[in-house]
Amino acid sequence: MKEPVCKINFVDEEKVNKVKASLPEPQSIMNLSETFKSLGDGTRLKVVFALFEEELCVCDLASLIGVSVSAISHQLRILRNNRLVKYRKEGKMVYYSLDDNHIKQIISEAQKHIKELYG
Amino acid sequence: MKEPVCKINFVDEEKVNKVKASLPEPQSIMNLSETFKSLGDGTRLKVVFALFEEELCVCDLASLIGVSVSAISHQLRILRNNRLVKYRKEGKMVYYSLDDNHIKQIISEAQKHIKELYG
DNA sequence: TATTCATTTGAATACTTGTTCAAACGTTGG
DNA sequence: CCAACGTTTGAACAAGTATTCAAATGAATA
Repeated sequence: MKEPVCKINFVDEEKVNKVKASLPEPQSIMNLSETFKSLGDGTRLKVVFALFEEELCVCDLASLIGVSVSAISHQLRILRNNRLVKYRKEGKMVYYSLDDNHIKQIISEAQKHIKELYG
Repeated sequence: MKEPVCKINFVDEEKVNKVKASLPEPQSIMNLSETFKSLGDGTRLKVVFALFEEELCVCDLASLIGVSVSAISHQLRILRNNRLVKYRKEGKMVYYSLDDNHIKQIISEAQKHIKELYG
């Protein structure tokens, strides 16, 4: 065997199995990680913060965040797919807003974490 | 001008500036997005869930998650850098545990979001 | 109907990221 | 000291991602 795999407590099989059994379903892990991935990008986070304030059209979002309309539109698709934002059409305009009230709390908890790290 | 930039409400300058001013500092956005990025990966999320249960050595983590020791070690470095986990050395063994009590709540909020989406 | 314009889309590009492999490190026990 | 072993590290590769550009879509209007 190439990797002796922890002889000291020789992969405490019982412990490992117990913890393994406690892990959420693969599907659940995937959904969660997708959600976090959505928030794990500066541009998308800015969109979310902007939408905390008010409903905004694609064009205004692009303008205030400082990237191209196309770039924002691509990112909005990701946020849409993960149901972090919803939209409303009004003529040619498309207005985006937050889809879910948990987002504020997810971010709020993350901010507490950050604050503890950097003061 | 190639992109007429929303003539309908011609980039409501006031609104855009107000919202722009409300955005967190770039540094703050970066810290937050790094935190979410850390959680935005299946392997790392599994590590975190495993450590919800108990302190574990690298080898046991690798075993129960089902990836190589090296892969886990690389991921642990990322979690360490973002202070999501801490470690304790005991001889050759290194035991990892959660560094921060907010993590549980961040994930808990995200789970509520997921639940609302997929029932 | 033709044009304008806000938005979306797809392909292309540069960049980032996760895993693997081999090698190194540091600690323990012979 | 030497060998064994848990862990870390660095380079290499494949896979994924953000942005850009050009083109397409669809609604308003002239």
